Amino acid sequence: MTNKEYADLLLPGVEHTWEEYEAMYPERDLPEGAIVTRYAPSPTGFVHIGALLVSFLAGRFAAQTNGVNFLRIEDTDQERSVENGISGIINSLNSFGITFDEGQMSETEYKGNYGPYIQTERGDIYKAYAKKLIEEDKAYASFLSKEELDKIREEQSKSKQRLGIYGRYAKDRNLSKEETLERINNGESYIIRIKSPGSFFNKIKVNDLIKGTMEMPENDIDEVIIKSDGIPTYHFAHAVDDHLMHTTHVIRGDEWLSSLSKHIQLFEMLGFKAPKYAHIAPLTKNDNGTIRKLSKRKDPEASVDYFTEDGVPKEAIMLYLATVANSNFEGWLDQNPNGKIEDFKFEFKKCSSSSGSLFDLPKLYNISKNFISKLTKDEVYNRTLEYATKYDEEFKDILEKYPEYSKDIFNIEREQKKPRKDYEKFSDVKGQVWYMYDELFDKYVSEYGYDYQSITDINEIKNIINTYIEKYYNENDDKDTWFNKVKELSEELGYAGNMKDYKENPDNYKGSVADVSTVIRVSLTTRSQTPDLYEILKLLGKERIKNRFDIVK
RNA sequence: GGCCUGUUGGUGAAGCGGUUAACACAUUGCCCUCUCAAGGCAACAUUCAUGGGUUCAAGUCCCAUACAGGUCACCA
Repeated sequence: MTNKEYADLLLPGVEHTWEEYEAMYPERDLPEGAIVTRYAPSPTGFVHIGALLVSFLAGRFAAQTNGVNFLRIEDTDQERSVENGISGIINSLNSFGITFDEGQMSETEYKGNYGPYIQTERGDIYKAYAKKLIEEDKAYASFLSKEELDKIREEQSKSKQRLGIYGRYAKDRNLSKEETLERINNGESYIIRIKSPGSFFNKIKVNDLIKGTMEMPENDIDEVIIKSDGIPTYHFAHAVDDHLMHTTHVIRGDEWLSSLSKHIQLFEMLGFKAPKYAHIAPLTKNDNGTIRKLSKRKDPEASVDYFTEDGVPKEAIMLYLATVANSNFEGWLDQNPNGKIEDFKFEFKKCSSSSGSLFDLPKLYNISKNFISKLTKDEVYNRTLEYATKYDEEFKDILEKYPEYSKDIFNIEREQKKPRKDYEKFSDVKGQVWYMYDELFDKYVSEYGYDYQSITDINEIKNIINTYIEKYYNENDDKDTWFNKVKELSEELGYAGNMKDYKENPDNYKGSVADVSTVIRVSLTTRSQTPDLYEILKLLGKERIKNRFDIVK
């Protein structure tokens, strides 16, 4: 019996030979230095913030070199796959501006000449290559049952040995063809493992674009390549797919680093040229003193949806990720305030080679705040409305009822060289402006109460607002006139009209303009901290100012 | 436990044998003809996990220790 016939018996019903597949996936015709890379998620429907970082970087590296970034779905774990998981991932990534040149485009369609891009649709291909290994005596059928494996593991950990199927534990490795076939004919279930040619005592040098060259032991474990359901393992699918799809750079999370020797060995055994690797450090969090990787299960902020719900603009998230990806990005953005992320050249060498970066929420918010401050009033309006439509019906109704008025509010201190930065996220907006809308003012005024500062005597407060509205207020005043009048008002009532005078001789006055303005401010808005008072007065208008003063009185 | 990686201020970090150890966020203080926001200025690591070594010179190179993270499936 030839090796070929033998391989056919172990993996029957395979349509094409590996040689045929080689011909079906020719070299790509790309410029020198073009990076071909991919994002290869499992279809769980959930996009982890770290995964967003990796897919973003992959896309940038491909685009920067006029290369290709494709999306491949790694659904070889049947149990974990989720219904509509593929479109969930695609939509989520798309919403962050991440698109693919090639690969799966929706649940059912793909674009590109190297498909299919869903691993479960490539079953025949993996088997063809597994057969190649069997023919070459580099892989074998293993009959080890779950129970036997557990026993081996237990024995190994008890005697403090390395875990895994290697050396004497690789029981079926030297079974003859005849024995193997006999057991198959008896209906025993089996999987295909490689015959690892490596030795644990040999060190190999592996190179990573980010971490540099490191040494690790050769893989000597007879890794599974085809599972009992006929589906390949991740490792094998990775080698076959990235070879056939002509991936030049594998950019992935650094949890894969420890499998690198395995992967390199697999490429060698298959006779493939190995791609270059870049392992991205994980995003971590400090959980009561212990630093660990952001976890899907434990940390809500691990999901990109968390920030969308929180009202953080997606652009801000991408800016944050860019600063995490390359530490010189932030400085570049400082130099190029209007620069787009796409104009920045990312480098592998500038990626963090440490074992993780703490996910820095205050920093994210700071970036977000700066981003929102640069938007126009229309953009703030539209995006706040978009947010409110999903998460705050009351505010949505208000925004829709007063579009122009709302934009005027958002425009306070916006169109200036250094715009006001008081919204960290769209969910902050309502809390900052509610008092500008009568409906919300009436509803929340009692709940929040008036935040008077130094002047709390109600008679004095009445005195100030009465004098102001009767003697000084004029809705047609420009800003300078208005402020001069507030000064006059202050002086008339025994307050310093000028801060300097007050600071020099505080004892000569009851207080200062600041105190008087605060009374006006709080009486109108309930709050001691608001944007420019003059603008607020203008937007409120005479009638509403009077009404709000009346409420106080 | 084995293997791999890492350890610079509250946080993210720059640094690649000779620098006053960048920068950003945060914090604190001061300033800025109304508050806040913004802005300006200033403070914040006598020291780069610890201990040895190499060198005229070390955060930077080497070795050990400690600590942290990752990984060791018919999961990816």
